[in-house]
Amino acid sequence: MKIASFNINGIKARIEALTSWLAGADVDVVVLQEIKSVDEGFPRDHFSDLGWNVETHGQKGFNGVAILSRLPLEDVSRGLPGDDSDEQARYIEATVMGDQAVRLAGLYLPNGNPVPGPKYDYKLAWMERLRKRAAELLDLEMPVVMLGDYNVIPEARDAAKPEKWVDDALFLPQSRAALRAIQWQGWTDAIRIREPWAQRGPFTFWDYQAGAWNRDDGIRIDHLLLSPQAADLMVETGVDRDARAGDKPSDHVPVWVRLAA
DNA sequence: ATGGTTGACTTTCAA
Repeated sequence: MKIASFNINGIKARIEALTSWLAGADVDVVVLQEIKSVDEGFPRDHFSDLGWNVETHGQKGFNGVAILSRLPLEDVSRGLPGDDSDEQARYIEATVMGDQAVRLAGLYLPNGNPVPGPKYDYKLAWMERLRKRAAELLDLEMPVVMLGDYNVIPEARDAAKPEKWVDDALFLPQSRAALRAIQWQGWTDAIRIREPWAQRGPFTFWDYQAGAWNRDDGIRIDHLLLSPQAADLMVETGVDRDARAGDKPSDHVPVWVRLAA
């Protein structure tokens, strides 16, 4: 089972680039972030006609997550538990029915800028809710993949120019500590362990501004965290960097893992 | 220090 995450930065603007990537990526299931669409505005028929099961959790204008799957999805749940007053659409879970059942949590973690301020407070509160949900997912003792746009640069080597990010919500010590607190529950960072000795990168996001892509001025903020039962099934992982060079690209590229499931 | 770009949606915010 090949599982991917892709922040598409607007489904309406990205329908062609996403469709083209899906045609060549050989993925069984992909979680999407920043669909920037309400559920009714998502081009569901376009993807279901191509053989995808479609589950969305959208909102008007911003945020929004979705799952496209060639395999059946069961027990879909929308929204991150822990705050009934939170109306931002950033989290969706489902169980993918492959040779083995795999629980997926697709997430779009708050950006948190500017710092300080209510947006950063919201980011840290959201991460604490995610930590609690992640512990529950580990208690399932089944293959779980928690993946998406985490909006956190884990380490200095995950940025081309870490000095640019020292005051940014994506790289502040509190943000990185909150991510580590989740990882240390027992999650495996699939992209990092592919080349644990890497001095720099791989990157998953390049800003549209200031020629960041052409200068390879990127950061790694899209992550796949695997429960121990999922990590035991991992056979391959990667970053589809070429997607950033296509026509009308998103500012993020897909990240993926293949499980023997 | 500033600026640079894109998307959704109206004119400005979010990233």
